[in-house]
Amino acid sequence: MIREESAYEVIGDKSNFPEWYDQVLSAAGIIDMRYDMKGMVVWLPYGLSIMKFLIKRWDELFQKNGIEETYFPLFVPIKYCEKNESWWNGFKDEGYKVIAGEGNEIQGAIRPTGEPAMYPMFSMWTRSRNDLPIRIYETVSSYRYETKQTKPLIRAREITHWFEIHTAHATKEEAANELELHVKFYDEIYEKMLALPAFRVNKPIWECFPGAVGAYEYYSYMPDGRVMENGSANNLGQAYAKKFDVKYADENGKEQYCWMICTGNGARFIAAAFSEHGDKKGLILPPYIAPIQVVIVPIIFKGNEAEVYKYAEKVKTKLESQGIRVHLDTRSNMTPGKKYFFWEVKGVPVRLEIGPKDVEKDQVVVSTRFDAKKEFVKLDKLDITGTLSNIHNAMYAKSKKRLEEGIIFANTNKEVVKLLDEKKIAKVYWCGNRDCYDKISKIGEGFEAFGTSVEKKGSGKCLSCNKEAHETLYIAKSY
RNA sequence: GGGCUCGUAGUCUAGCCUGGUCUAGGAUCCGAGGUUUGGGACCUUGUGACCCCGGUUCAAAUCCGGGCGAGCUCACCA
Repeated sequence: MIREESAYEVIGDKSNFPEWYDQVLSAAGIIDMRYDMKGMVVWLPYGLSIMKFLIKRWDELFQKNGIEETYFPLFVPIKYCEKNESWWNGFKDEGYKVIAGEGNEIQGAIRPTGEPAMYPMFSMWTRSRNDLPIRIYETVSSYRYETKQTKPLIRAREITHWFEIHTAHATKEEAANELELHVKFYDEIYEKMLALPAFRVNKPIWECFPGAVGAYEYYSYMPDGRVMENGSANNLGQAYAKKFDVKYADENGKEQYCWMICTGNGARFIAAAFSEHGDKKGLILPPYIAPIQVVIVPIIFKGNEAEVYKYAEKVKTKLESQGIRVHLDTRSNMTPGKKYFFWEVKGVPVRLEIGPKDVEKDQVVVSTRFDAKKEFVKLDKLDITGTLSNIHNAMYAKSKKRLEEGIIFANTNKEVVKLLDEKKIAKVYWCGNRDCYDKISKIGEGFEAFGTSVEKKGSGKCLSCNKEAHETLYIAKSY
């Protein structure tokens, strides 16, 4: 009894989210955050394999759609950075520099983001319309000297496992279509892999890169009621093409600037999935990114080891032949109960318990992490593929419901304050005017208007100026 | 950058206020041996810690100053 309480103490529940988050990441073996460099952590095998499942998925998605993987150097020439002067001026101090050689001279910057490395090359590659479109991506780490608080996988100095797609097109229309394709990528990753709702907003034009046409941003609704930016897709227009000289000769021999799109995100995907689905016992992994989808825990008694193991192996082989990722836990120095806890912290979706009684009856005990249900199933009736699919759907439905119930319409400032106090996201009418946007952001401390709904818009009165409004704006505290 | 809180084994912690049997206690983890296994088993045994520098004092884990580091929070930013 005492032990059980202390076990819950170890993880705690999500009401103290920052503490829960750190503890779960450690307890589940995702990362080791004791590495003595602020904003950088060690990825442990289990955590890395989850990340790699997601990366494999986006590799498939992008490549199936004709976007090719590339790799650009970690070091970026300073002169490349300076092509986008206003950005570099604001960013200089947050950029790591490479020094080497006798005089410790600055050799370049360490990639703070892909653009300054990639776009000068785009400029060399695009000569005529025949060279377009360029559609490439890379999955790399980027580096920023964050001065404020860092948080593993969420805000780091080493931003690991970050994909960025960059494309260049001859026409504005083609670029717009590309952007919509990227939206489909995000939707698929969120809904099919992470079992999370794809919560996308339009960014107002003044929050986009100067000269850009527009941008989408995805958000995650975290357990503490804040929202976290979690994936952007930017329609850069010709803004970057003009800075980096990315142009081509059209059919009349006339030079034209390219229309460009960039889209990127990284480990925040899984940070959001961990945070949303996890509970006081630890992680609950969405089945399709779980490195181990089924763990088999044999219940061994003295004298019957051989037959139980034999049966467990048989079950394992059967499931593996169906393409399911199975692990048989044969450790002899742990009791079954301890193994249950061990795999529950790690969030393995399904556990099969197999003991002598089950061998006798040709059945297994199927225990699901998501809803903590247990049932006996005859081996020939065992349908783990179906179970995993059901779990995924239930997890998705649950997280979607939480988001939908978390977004509430507000008609007054007072209501906005009340909603955010209750850890909700407020939705209000907004006239489209920047002053009103800024005023709405200042309704309360730490509040932020973070974009407008992409869904069909009604009409009402702007929360700030009371004029006719057709846009709805979201407000929350943000990361 | 501002405000608040805090640094004791791998991890969590007791002790600190009120300095002295603290030779720093417990839990867990880890190593060895035995025994066991249907929800964190048990027994024997072993290893392991006061963030750094200075000050006060007969005496500092404890009080004071500084440094370094961490967490939370606000303003910013993916």
